[in-house]
Amino acid sequence: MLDPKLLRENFSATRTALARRSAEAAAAVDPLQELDARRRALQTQVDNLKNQRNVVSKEVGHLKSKGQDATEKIASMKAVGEQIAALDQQLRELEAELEQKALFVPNTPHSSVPDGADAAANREVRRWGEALKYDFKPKPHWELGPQLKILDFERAAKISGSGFVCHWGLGARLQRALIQFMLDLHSRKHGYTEVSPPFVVLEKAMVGTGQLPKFREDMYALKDDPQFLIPTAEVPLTNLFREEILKLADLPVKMCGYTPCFRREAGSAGKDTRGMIRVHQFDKVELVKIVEQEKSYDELEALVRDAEAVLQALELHYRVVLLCAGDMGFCAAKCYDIEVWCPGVGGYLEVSSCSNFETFQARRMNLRYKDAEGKTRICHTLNGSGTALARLTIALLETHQQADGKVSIPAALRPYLGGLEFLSNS
RNA sequence: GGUGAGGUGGCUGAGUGGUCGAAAGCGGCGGUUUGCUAAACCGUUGUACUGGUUAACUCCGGUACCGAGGGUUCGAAUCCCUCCCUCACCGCCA
Repeated sequence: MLDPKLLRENFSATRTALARRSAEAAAAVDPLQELDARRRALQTQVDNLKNQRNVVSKEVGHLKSKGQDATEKIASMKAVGEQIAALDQQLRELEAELEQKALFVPNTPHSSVPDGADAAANREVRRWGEALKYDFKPKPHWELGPQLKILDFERAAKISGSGFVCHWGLGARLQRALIQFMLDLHSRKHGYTEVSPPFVVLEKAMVGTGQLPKFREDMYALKDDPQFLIPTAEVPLTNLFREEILKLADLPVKMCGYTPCFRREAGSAGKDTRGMIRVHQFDKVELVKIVEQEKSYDELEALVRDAEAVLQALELHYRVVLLCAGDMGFCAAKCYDIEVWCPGVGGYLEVSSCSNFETFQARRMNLRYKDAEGKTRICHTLNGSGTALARLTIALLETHQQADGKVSIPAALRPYLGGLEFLSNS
C-alpha cells in the first residue's frame, strides 16, 4: 500500500512512477484522490458533531450531579446523535471503498529500475560460470527423472491431478538434502535465523504481503475455514511481526525457512507445463529481511548474494537479471531474478526472485520500528528465494548429467547424501 | 468439540454509566546531586486520523482507540449481544 499522505502531496509524481509499470497501474490510483478528499471532508464534519456532543454531554453530567434539570439538552443531543450515526455510517463506507481501491494499487518502482514493459527490457547485471559443453545431447529432466526413477509425474497426476510431481527414492532424498543444505548455508554462514512456520495462514496475512485481494484466483483457499495454503514462506515469515513496533536493536530481522509452496497457477495454464518447470506444489527455502528504511537497498544486494551462494556451491551456471518496471511483481520497488541454466530445457529458469518492497508490505501489516530518534517508522521488508527447489532440481539433474545417464552430485551436497557421488537407477 | 476463568497503555495492575486517555508501580526519556557507576529526588511519557500553523509532528486544537464488531444511552473501559484469542480442566487425536 502506498503512503496516503505522500500520495496526496505528490499525486502526479506517484502516478508518473506507476505509469512506468503500466497504464493500468497508473489508472489504479486515479479514484484515490477524490475519495480521500471526500473522506477528509466527511471526517471533519463528523468530528465537529462529536465534539459538540461530548461538550454537551459533560454539561448534562454537571447539571445532574447538581440535581438540576437537563431534559432540554438531552433532547437536543438526541438529534445530533442520530446525525452522527448516519454520517459515521457514510464515513465507514467511504473508508472501506478507499481501502479496497488502495489495496489494488501496486508499488512504485525505484529510480534505479529500468524502464520497459516486459521481460525483454530486463537488464542482465552479471553471470556466474558458463553453460557446459556436452559431447552428447543433454536430456531434459522429464526424461532423466523417470529414467533414474526419481521423478514420477504419472502417478502424481493419478492422486492429485496435473501439475504435481512425486519425488521417489533418491529423488526424495535429494529434495531433503537440498533443503537441509540451503538452510544450513543461510543459517550458519549468512546469519539468518531458521524458522519453520505454519503452512496455512489467515486472509489478513495474505493481504499483508500483497497476495490478496488482487491475486485471489492464484491461491488455494480452504473450503470450510477462513485460511489459505501459503504460496510462499514469504507470507508467514514476513507476517510473523505484523502489527508490532520493533526496537532498533532487533533489526535487521533475518529469517530463513523451508516450506512447500502451493499455487493454483490459474493464469498460466499451458505455459511451461513440461516436466516440473511450473507445478502446483514445490519446496522452497525462503529468505526474509525486516530492516530500517535507510539500509534496505544494501540489504537487497546482500540478499541476492546470499541466494547466489547456493548456486555457486552447486556448481550451476546462472545469471542475475534486474527486472524492468513493467515486469516486476505487484509489491516490489526493485527486484532481481536469478536464472539458472538448464541445458535439457535449453534455457534459463528463474530459481530466485529477490525484492525490496520498501514500506509497501509493512504498511499493509502495520509493521513498524523505533528509529534512533525514537520516532516510529514503517519498516522496509525484503525477501528472496534461497532457492526454489523444483527448478533447482531441474538445473542440477540437467547440468550434472553424464553420457552414461548418471548424474554427478556436486561436492558440497555429498555430505547431505551420505557421501553419494552419483545418482543412478541401479 | 465441552466447561470454567480471563483479555485495560512498552510491562505489571486498579477502575464507581458522567472531570477516564484512563490510578499506582515498573520501564523509558529529560534534569538535579555525585570523581565514575549506583541510589535518591524532580519533571516527562502511547498510537492513528484530522483542522489550523510551521523550516520541521514545530506548535495549538479536534476525533477515535481499554481484544474485535454490533447494541442500549444525551453520555460506555464500565450495561447487553455476537465473535476472536489466551489459560485451565474434560473429550478426541498424531
